[in-house]
Amino acid sequence: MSKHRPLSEDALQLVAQRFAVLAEPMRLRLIQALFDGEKNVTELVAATGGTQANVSRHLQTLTAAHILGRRKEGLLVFYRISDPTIPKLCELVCGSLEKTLSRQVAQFEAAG
Amino acid sequence: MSKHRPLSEDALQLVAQRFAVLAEPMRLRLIQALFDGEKNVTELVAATGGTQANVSRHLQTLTAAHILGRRKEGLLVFYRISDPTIPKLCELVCGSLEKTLSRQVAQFEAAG
DNA sequence: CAACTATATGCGTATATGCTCATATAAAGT
DNA sequence: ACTTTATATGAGCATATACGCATATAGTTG
Repeated sequence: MSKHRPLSEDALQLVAQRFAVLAEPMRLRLIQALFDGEKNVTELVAATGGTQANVSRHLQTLTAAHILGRRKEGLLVFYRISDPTIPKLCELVCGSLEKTLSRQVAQFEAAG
Repeated sequence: MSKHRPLSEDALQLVAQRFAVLAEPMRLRLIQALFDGEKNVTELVAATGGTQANVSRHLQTLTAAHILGRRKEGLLVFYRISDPTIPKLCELVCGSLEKTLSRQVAQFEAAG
């Protein structure tokens, strides 16, 4: 995006949509729960504290966005992180947030 | 986020909020327009094709999120990208999308 | 086939937020 | 002081979407 020619309107829409998928705390919780390997829906319900219906919906959203992969095994459905850029993305955002926050703390202390 | 202990609920909220700021095409257009240096509001209105009111609002959102910085010079207000992780973030997402899309194209062609 | 378990989905509601129009503020020139 | 230009903001409307409840589907076991 930086050194390339400007993205088309369609491409911008896709990028925005992808960020939107990551803009829900429950979906981030699910992603976080899957960092240490695949889990089935019941396990994810337990790990996140959400309702089964809501977890199921969010898993669908994440799968449609090709962020998670799905594997059926009998009655169980296992989900896993299928997009390798997701951990890096989260790290980048977390790092940036930490810097911003610690700078704010420093300014607050300097002002007091 | 990956190798660290799970984020607190508050931290997840912050991360989600940050992704949400990036989940709007108009804001991405503004960021894109600022990749080659700072611009004032009127220039950004022209570059993005949005209304002045709407552009101003989005600039406020991006500034509040510490993604953009602001500099007043007489009547003009210049904005610039102040978070160095933003270009990397956009590149990551774009790269991931390209891979996903080209894989989909390949599958479509293999099926036909 | 009936009962049970795991997962998905239809529907209604509440909330958030992007957009537009009009107007307010701020800075500069006459 | 008045006008003009640049930017910000208040209010209202329209849309999107997250959540809860109930129910549907799929697969397994008796």
